[in-house]
Amino acid sequence: MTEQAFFILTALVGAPRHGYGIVGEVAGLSGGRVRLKVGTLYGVLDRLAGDGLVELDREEVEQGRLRRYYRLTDSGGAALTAEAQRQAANARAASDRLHGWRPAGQGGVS
Amino acid sequence: MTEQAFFILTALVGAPRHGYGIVGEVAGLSGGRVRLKVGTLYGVLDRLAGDGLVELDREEVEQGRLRRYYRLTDSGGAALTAEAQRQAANARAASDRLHGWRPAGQGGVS
DNA sequence: TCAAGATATATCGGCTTACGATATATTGAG
DNA sequence: CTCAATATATCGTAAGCCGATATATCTTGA
Repeated sequence: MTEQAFFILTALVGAPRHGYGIVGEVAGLSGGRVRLKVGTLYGVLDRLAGDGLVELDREEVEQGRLRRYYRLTDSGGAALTAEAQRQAANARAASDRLHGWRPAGQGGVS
Repeated sequence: MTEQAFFILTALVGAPRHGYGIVGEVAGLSGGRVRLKVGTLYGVLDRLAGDGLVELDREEVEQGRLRRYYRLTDSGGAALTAEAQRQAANARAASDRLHGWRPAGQGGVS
């Protein structure tokens, strides 16, 4: 799973959101690091819908502008949970190695 | 940074390794989940070298077979540290949201 | 001696994916 | 009327992973 897909799923946890709203939500929960481009957003959204991880919740017309809301499916929630655990494990594997590394270590582990 | 690059950098922490040895090391520290293909390995390795994250350590000829050892640079270590922290933060952001979520899903809990 | 498998590096084409640019449409500010 | 913001949608390009393939040596086994 790509980072963009990961954050889009995360943004949909708890409440359905529409495309443009997802962009802002992702920017917020990533601390501003991930700035989703619209060209990326709809492509990822379609792919996630095709995989059954998200689905169309409803369509609203607010002030003449169409808003298409997407919702996280049970399958999507499970996939996100698994992905979060996988990334946590990866990060920990790297951190353990980095912290356990003794430069030019002639001594043992104390 | 891709997951493959992340694991290759992690495999090089502590000791230089040669290409084929990296494949085995990555498989081990990822719990068997990441099986690096040779077609991927050398492409990623060249890219990491081009970015200054790894560099050639030495070349050995053991039993007629060439072994090209790569070493993690200071820049590579810093990049890996930052990436590990980033992934840990991403995983936590998703987990926090998921734990606060009531999985009543389509039932409409509000 | 010959064949097969493991080790080891290298390259190519195909496929998926992210991104920037662009298009369309409405509302509100100037 | 023009400009900016909101909002969805599509296209071409570039990047990156993967499977397949090629080359070469050593070991195992019939």
